[in-house]
Amino acid sequence: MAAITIKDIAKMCGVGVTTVSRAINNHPDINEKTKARIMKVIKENHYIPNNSARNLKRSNSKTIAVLIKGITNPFFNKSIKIFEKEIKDKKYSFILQRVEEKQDEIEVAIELAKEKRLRGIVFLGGAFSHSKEKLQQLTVPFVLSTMRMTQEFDLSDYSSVSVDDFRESYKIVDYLCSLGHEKIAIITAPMSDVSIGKLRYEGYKRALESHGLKVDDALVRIMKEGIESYSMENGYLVTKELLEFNEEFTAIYAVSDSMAIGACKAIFEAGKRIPEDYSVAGFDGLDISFYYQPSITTIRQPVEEMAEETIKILFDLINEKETYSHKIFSGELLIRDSTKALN
Amino acid sequence: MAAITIKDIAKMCGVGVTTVSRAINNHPDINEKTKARIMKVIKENHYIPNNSARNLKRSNSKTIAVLIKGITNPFFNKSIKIFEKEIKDKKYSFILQRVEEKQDEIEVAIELAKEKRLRGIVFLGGAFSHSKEKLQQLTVPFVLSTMRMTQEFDLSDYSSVSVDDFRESYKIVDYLCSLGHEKIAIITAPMSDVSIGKLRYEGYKRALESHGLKVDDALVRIMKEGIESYSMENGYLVTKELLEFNEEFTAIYAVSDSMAIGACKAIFEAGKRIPEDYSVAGFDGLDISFYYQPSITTIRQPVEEMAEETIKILFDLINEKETYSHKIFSGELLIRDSTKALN
DNA sequence: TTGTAGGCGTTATCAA
DNA sequence: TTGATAACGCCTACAA
Repeated sequence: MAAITIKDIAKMCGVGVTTVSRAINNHPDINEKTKARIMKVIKENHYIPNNSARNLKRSNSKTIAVLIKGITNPFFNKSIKIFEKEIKDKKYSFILQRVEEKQDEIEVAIELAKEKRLRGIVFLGGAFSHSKEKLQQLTVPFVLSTMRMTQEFDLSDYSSVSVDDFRESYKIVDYLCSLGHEKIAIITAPMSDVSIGKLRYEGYKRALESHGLKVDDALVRIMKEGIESYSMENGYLVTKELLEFNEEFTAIYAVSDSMAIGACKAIFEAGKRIPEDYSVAGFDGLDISFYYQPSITTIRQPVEEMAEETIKILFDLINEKETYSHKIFSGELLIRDSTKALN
Repeated sequence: MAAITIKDIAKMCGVGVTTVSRAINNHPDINEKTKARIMKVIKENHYIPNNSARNLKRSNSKTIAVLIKGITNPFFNKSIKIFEKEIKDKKYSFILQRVEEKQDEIEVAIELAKEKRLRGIVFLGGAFSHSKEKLQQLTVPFVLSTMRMTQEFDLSDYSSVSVDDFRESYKIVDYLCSLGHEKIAIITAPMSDVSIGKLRYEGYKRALESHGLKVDDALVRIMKEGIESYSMENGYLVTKELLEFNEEFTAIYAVSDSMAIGACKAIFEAGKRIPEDYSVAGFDGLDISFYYQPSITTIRQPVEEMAEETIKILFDLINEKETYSHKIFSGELLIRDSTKALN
C-alpha cells in the first residue's frame, strides 16, 4: 500500500516538510494561504500522520492516560465518562488503557508514559501492591482513584481519592444490626486480598463487635476463585451454597452490589422472600441496585465527585501546585427495600 | 529524567546496539551468555524499549485491535474476553481501543493501523454508515462483530458476524402474540437509526402483522435522546411516560435487556405486577436478565460463539484463505418469568 | 556471533 | 514566512 508520508505531501505542494508540519500542527508562523493549500492536498490524499513518529519526536504531548484494571466492572463506567469530559475540558487528550488482570499496572504505566509522552496518569481499580522501587520509576504525576496503597507506602509517595472502605462498611453493617439483625452473613474477598475486600470485612467485624456480636465463621463466605470476582455469578453461587448448608442467618451483606444481586437470586430460587425472610445489603451504589426488585440497600460511593476530584488533583500535580494529596469521600447509606427490621 | 536508551545499555555492556536488540527480541543469533549479561543490565537499569520507536521501524507487528464504540455496554463484556483469549492463543497481541460516540470508527482504525502496524481489526458496536471511499483506505483485514453494514455496501466489501436482528425480533414478538397479547408496546431506537434499532422494530411490525394486528403508534415508544441509548434509565423513563399516558397495553417489548429492566422498575413503581399485569420482554440475553426478579424473557445472542467466529474469520482474512465472509447466528428465545399468557 | 550505519516519519533548530 | 537538516530510539541489512 506504500503509505503516504509528510514528504510526499511536501513534494506535491512544492514546499518543504517543515511547512507541512506547521500546517498540520497549527503552528503560527505560516501563511494562511499555503496552509489552506496544503490542507487541501492532505484531505484529497487522505494523508494521516504517523503517530509513532510523532510520539517519538515530540517531547510534550498534553495527553493523560487512565489505566483501568477490570474494564468490564460497571462501577467504573461513570468515572470513565467524567474523566473523559474533564480531561477534554482542559484541552488534553485522553487515552483509556486497559490493564490485564495479571499485568503489573505500574509497568504498563511506565511503558505507556514513554511511548505516548504522557503528562499524567490515573489508576482506576486493581490492588496496588508494588515495590517502592518500581514506583519511583514512574516519573509522571499520577493519582489512584477509588483506592489507596497498602500500608508500607508513605502518604507522600502518592496521591489518591477514595472512600474509607472500613468506615463505610462499618456503617452499613451497623445499620443492619440496628434493625435487630444478629446473624449477618457476609460475602467478601479472600483474606489474601489486602485492599478493599479486607477493609470492608474489617468494617463488618468491628460493627458486629460494637453491637456485642461475635463473628460466626460459618457466616463469613469467601467469593469463589476462577469466577469473576465481585460478580453477580459469584454472589449467586456463594449464597446458594450458604443456603444449602442450612446455616441460620437473617441478613446477608455482600461487599459489592453485583454480588448482592446474585445473592438475591439465590434466595428467590430457594423460595424465600426479600426482605421478609432475609435482608440483603450491597456496596457501591450501582444503578442496578436501584432498578433491581426489590431495590437494594447499599452504600453509594460518590463516583462523580470522586472522578472530578481525581482530575483536579492530577492537574495540581502537573502544575506543581502540590506534591501529593489524599482525599477521602464519605459514602451515603441508601436505605431501600431489600432490608427490614427484624420483628 | 533523561530516559535510558538502547545505546546506553549497549555502552554499559560494552557491546553494540544490535546485540542488545537481539537480546531484547529473542533473536537466535546471539550468545546465551552475552544475552544473559545484557538482560541483567537491562533489569538493573529498568530499561524499557520505547514503543513508538519500535512501531515506527517495524513493518509487521502481530497485533490485532478491537475497536469498540460504547465500551460501557455490558453486552460487549463477554465478547471482549473471548477476543482477548483467542487472539493471545494465536500468539498475537491484543489492543482494545475505545472509540468515542461521535468519532468515526474507520478513521480511528486507519490511524491506529498505521501507528501500531496492525494485522487485523475487529469492529464491535457502532452504527457503521460510512462512505465506500473511506472504507477503501482501510487496507487491513477487518470484521464487523454483532453488526452489519447498511445496504449500500456490497457483501464483498466486508466481513461480518451477527444475528438476524429482524428475524430474532420477529421471533420474540411472535411469541408474545402467541401468548394472546394483542396490545404490545415497544421501546425502540429513533427511526433515524438505520442499524439494529430499525431491524428490531421491523421485526416487531411484521410479527404483529402476521398475527393480524395493527401497529398502534401510541404504543411505539422511542428511547430518549441525551440519555444513554439502550440503557436502563432510558427504558425506565420511557415506560414511566407510557404508563402515565394511560395507554392500554398488556405487554411491553424493549429492544435491549437493559431497557427491559428499566421498564420493569417503572411498572413496579406504578404498583403493578410482572407478569400478572404486564408481560415484559427484552433482547440480548445479558446476565442480568437471568438475575433480575422476575427473570426476563429475552433473545439470547450467542456472544461467545459469535466472538470466536469473528476471530476465525479475521484470521482467515489475514491468512488470505478468504476475501470476505458473513456469518449469521441464530438467537435463542429464552422464555422466563417476565411473560405469561393472557387469560 | 557481533558491530556499523542507514532509515522509519515526524518535529525542532537554525539559518535564510 | 520558509526550508535544510539533525535528532527522536529502534531495527536490520550488511560487513566483519
